[in-house]
Amino acid sequence: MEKLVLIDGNSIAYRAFFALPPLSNSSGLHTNAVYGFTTMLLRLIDEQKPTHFLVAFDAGKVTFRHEGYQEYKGGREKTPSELSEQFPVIKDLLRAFGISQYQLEGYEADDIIGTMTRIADEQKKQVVVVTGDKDMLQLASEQVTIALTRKGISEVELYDPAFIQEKYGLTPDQIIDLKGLMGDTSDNIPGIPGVGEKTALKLLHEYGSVEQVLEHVEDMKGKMKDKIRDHAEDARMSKRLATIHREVPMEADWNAIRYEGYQPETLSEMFRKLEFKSLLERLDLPQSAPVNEVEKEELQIHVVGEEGLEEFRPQLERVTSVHVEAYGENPHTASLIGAGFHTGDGQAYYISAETLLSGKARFLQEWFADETRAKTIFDAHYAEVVLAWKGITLAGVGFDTQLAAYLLDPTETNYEMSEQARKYGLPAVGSDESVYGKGAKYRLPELGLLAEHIGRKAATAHKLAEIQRRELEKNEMNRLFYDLELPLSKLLADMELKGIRVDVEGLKKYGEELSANIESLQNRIYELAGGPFNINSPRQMGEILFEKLDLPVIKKTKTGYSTDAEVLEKLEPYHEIVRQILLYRTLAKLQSTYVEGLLKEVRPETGKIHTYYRQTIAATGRLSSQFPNLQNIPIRLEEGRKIRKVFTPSEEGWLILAADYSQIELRVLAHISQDKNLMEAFTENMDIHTKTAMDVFGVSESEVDANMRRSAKAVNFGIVYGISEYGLSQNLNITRKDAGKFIEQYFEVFQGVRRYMDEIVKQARNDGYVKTLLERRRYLPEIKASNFNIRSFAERTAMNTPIQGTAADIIKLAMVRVAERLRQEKLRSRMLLQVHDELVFEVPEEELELMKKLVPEEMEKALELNVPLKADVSYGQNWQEAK
DNA sequence: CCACTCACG
DNA sequence: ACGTACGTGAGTGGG
Repeated sequence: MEKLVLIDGNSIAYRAFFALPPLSNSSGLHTNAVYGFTTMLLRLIDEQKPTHFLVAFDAGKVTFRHEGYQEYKGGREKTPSELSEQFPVIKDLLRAFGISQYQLEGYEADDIIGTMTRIADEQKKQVVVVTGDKDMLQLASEQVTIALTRKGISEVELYDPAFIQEKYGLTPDQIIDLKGLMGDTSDNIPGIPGVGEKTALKLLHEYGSVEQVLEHVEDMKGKMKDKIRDHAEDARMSKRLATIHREVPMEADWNAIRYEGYQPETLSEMFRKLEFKSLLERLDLPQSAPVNEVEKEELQIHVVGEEGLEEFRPQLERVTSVHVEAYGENPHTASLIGAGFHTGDGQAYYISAETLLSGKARFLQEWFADETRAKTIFDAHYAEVVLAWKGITLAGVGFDTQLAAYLLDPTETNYEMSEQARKYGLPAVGSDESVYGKGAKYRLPELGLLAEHIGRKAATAHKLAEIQRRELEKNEMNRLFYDLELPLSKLLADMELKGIRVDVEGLKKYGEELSANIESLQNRIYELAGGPFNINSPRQMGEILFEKLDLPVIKKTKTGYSTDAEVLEKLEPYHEIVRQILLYRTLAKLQSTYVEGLLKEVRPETGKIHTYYRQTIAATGRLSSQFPNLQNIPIRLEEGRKIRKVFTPSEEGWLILAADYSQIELRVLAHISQDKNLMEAFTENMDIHTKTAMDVFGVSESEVDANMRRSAKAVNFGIVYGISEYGLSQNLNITRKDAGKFIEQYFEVFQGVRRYMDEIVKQARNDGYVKTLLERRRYLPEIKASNFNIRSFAERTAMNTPIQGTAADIIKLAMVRVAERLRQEKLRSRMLLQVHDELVFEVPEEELELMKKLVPEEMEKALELNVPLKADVSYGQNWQEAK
């Protein structure tokens, strides 16, 4: 038996959206309506076993109903963007299911469904109409059953004419009269005021229809009589509006809407994109397509040895993407494995490191270095560094798929090609771990598998780039990507490759000093503790302090007593040992992390350290630094600051020059919040913390004491981090209530800042993301979490990310511009380090005067804000002196 | 491999 | 009632 299932697409999407909690996939796309829709489809297919299937959608804002009644559906809330963005996805989903869909300009889904059911009635076909809209009951007939959703969408109730009779005492036709009398607030259909469902049913049971009710109005009495008489025309119009149009000019081709079932592969691809993991399992499919099958269909992989290079050579012309594979997290020490080349026609070529580096591959090495040959690549920065250590230059990178993936979602923790392929539904790529194993078990697989893996990565890079180009365009990130991040990745690689010189002898000497001090401290601590223990073990220290010495427990960790600096500072008055431990910790940290840690990273041949800046880690857009981290070299304490002495120029007679932005984050905040007071502070070039203290405490400049300034400074930090009473109270060691008072007073004076904080959180809730001045995005799906902590965290992130992120944008812009000036003016000075708001250079003495001007100048004009940017410059024989 | 601690902006 | 300040990386201990 043939059976048609007709779905009211808009109605079900709305129901699903409001019935389900917010869901989103890792790219920030909301998916709750899609999810609800999907479960509904799966259930209908299972339970109804349709032979024909059609989903109807509304089209166009104005329908024929508006012609007689402008206010139709007026007063309705605008569809939330979280829902409207899901409509295109639902349409894709239907295509993946193989279910037909239909919409017609100027008509609503009801009318399309009305027309289909009329045809079905005439042809005696069975139909089930699925909707959340009671009006549709008017379509019920012997052939047509209406499935109305109940409580959200998890259940439906089936209405045939008999059931409607039983429930309302009405025929399906009379449903229209019911609405004519009672109206419908959601569609802004008036009906008769004061007539609700109860009255309307009573009237219809007595008279049968709107027309009959109006005709017999004189038989009635009291208020009811007046109301009906006064609103007779409203009732007639309401009935017209509620009547589903059943003659839509559409080709109702019964065969075109035949439903043949879905292709599990197509559907699973869709589910993977949407990250519907539970539904994927329900489909009972392998989690990824078998690799071999895909290979045969889509990609042929060739291994090119030295003898094959000449034959491969002409193919280079057609290379669309290249992948450089190496082993090791640190590109400065990684070993090159080989490279894959994809040529766009389903061919990929694998060339091993040995072959790449051979004399016969000169043409290939030149190709890598050729700036005019645009290359698409995954992680150009890593590749450039790895290749450079092998003597190969990489230039002409036109697209970087890892960098693009980061911009499209900077919170992702794994940009591996296998993940990206899965995310975009591309043919599967094996994960590195599955191919190589990990840790001590790392092994190169046999040549065939290796070539397969690397060739596939090259091909995937090309396909990914095609998708990502469009996404970047859509997000208005072209400038950010092509003019900032991509040039920066090259610049970073070049900075790292040059490295920074370290005075190894000086560092060792300092280490010896430390060792002596640490040893005497250790002895003193053992003495005070009454015996030796491992001071580096928080657990053992906890036993000593809180059990043996019986000091008060201030704070606990998941696993035991907390012994961090904050706790120890509170314990200082109780026992002499505490001070010694604090001192020990400071020195031990310096010794292990900074003396020994740095010494391990110095290349003995050159006496230089090559850090690795990572451009795809920090969710705010900042850089991070690894192997070693040169962005956390001590400075706050005098003892630690000495470490900076060992960072020196690499050439005789050169100097270290450092320039840092003054209060860049608060200046950015002044700009984006447009707060008058904050802007004024910076245009007048005032000390911002003093100014804040003056305003918050209502005192004159001379009355601001050190304590007031310290509090104001903490409030300013708090503001940038996304203020909370609790956080500020912790920081200032005051009560929550007092912290609350500070914050309130702050907002009283900086009202523009308060407005910004409110707005940005609202914006994050609406859009699902926040962005920086350069359109860098960060998705915050958790802003809608019901858990207070999770939601609050997202709210603070919403406040902080545009500030920290814009500051990151600005210094990145400055780096690109300074590098450009150095090149243009053929200067020998070199950019060495970036520490979030600071740039460090080594400069020949004769360039010092020029650089002292050039660097802060470029930093200050990197981006024009409505407050000035300020950069201070200093220099000296080493990094400590350049302060 | 995780928890803890601590260095930086 | 909830119990965190934002963003990172590295060393050490202990299961």
